[in-house]
Amino acid sequence: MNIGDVARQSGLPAKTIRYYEDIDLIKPLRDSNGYRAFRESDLHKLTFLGRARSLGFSIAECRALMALYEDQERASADVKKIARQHLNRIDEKLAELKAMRATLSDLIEACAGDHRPDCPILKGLAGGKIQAK
Amino acid sequence: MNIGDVARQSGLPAKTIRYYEDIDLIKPLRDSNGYRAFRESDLHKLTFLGRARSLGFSIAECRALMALYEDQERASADVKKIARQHLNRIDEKLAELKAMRATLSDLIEACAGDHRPDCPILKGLAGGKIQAK
DNA sequence: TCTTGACCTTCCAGTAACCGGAACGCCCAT
DNA sequence: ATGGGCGTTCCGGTTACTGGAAGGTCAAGA
Repeated sequence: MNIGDVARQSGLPAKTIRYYEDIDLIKPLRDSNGYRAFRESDLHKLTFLGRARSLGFSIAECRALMALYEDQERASADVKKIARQHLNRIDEKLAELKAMRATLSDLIEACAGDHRPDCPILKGLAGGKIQAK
Repeated sequence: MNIGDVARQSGLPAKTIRYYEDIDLIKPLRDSNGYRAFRESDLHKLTFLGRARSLGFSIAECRALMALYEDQERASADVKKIARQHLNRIDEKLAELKAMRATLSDLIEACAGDHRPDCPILKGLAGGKIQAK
């Protein structure tokens, strides 16, 4: 398989696949013409990587997950630990975004949004308190 | 005021303040010794920037907000528009994170997390379905 | 056979928003 | 004068790619 084939099948851009080779996440063979020659196992790994990335795992975590994926002797506890840590970070990020959202939507609420220059959003950002409408 | 003073008062790292000058968000004066000389207005702008950034506005948006902040003739509608766009992006990000969280927590649920190699998390990432416990 | 177009290759640069550190200058107090 | 705590610039690194240039390869059609 050439890179275009695995790109289509894995859903990853060719650029990304080359990058993953660059950072040693995959090690495809090479044809005599210099083209990358992907095995089924490479495609499986790329699919795995794509899914892990889409769940927000970092490249470093993907590397660790891949190692466990390849290790038939792994303990599922090790995988679960990584996943739990990631879940915690997702929860933190969610809390942060919710707080942002709340503040921002209060500011927006309070702003008339018309031709006049008076603007509670700018006041809020400048340090003032949010005024009730 | 020197950079340390405004850093303390604005809550921004000195590095960040230098960076903001670099990208022309602020234009502090200079003392004869080469030190940056910050006016009150610079401090206000930095505070404004710090708050806007903490609400997740991008630098580009901050630049636009700053321009409106400085423009006494602005229409609050222009500010509100930027804020609403940002709110939409926050909502999209929230939806995405919630979806990630749901999938990931299902996988974690299904995983025994013990010494055995069998792992629904790895299976899920490899493309398999998530098994019920 | 030549050419066209779709592939593929490498390498370089840029993205966002900074952070860390080196190497150096300035200022004030002891 | 010397030490510590400021300040300065500049360079490189971070994350995970993406875009583009310049060029090689391959198969099909005229």
